[in-house]
Amino acid sequence: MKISTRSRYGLRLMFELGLRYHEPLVQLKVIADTQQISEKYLSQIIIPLRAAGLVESVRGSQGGYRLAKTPQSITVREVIETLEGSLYPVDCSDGKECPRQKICPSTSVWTRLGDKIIETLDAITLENMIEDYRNRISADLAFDI
Amino acid sequence: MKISTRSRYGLRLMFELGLRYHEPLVQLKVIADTQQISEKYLSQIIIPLRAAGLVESVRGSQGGYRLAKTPQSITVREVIETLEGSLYPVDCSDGKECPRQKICPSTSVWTRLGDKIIETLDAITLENMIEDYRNRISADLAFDI
DNA sequence: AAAATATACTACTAAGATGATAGTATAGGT
DNA sequence: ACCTATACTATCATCTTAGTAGTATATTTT
Repeated sequence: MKISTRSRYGLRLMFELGLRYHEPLVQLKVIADTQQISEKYLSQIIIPLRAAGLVESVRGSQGGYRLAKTPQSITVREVIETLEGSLYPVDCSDGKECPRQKICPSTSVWTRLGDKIIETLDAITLENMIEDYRNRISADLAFDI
Repeated sequence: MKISTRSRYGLRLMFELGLRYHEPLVQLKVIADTQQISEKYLSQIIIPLRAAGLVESVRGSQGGYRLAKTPQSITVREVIETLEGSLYPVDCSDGKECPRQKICPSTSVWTRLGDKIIETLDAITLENMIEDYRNRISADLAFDI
């Protein structure tokens, strides 16, 4: 029940694009540097995010990426589901057929859990993450004084 | 974010022990047959459940297993956490140290998610699963008539 | 037009986790 | 003694994961 590195990196990538939402375009190199993640790896991760309509790209010199929507309108759920696939913890609770379904004692457990996971991640937007981050940074500064 | 087969089998095993809570002892063979899981594999899975104090065993002829507590007092969380390890979706939200923790924008997301997962699974007992199962079985019978 | 820059795409690989299987040891009942 | 059932250890094939490498393509700058 661990989230893949791919998804974790992807969320940090999206967060970083959210932080820089006022900039017209951001290059992967910048994100790779500030988040300390391999640029090559990020370039793979961002492809499905682009395909899902969460990110826009511009190729060529002075190109880069930007969010396709506002940070308020992008939820963590969208990001993770794009990278991780279904968030239901077992495949059989996700619509797929299973011959034991009717008598299986666990199905409803996994369905309930999946629903909760989705509900929880749907309630957090990139903007929420950014606010939270800014609060923690300024609290930290205050503490240092 | 999938639950391992090990944990899924383990939950079905515990459910089956709960169903047969009135019996003095249940052999793995019986559970393996009704749940259609390799007995050898189950014998590996049950070891940590025993170590965690959820199951008691009796060796030798006419031996077997039984729940160490009532089905009402065993939660799905206990079972899954025993087999899966920490239910927090990333290791860094689970107390372990990470140099980026203070500035990491995702930590609170993963912590919130982990808390919800634990809360959800803690709210379901083996007894709940058994009730749910019995309801579905009788509803199914009624439908057949 | 050429060069530089940045994304797009495809292939590959090392390492680790996972889902088992097999065999032996040990304890307890008949 | 013998049978049965758990306890323990080792092994293994397969799959997933995290990451690297290289080439192609689009766009801007010079």
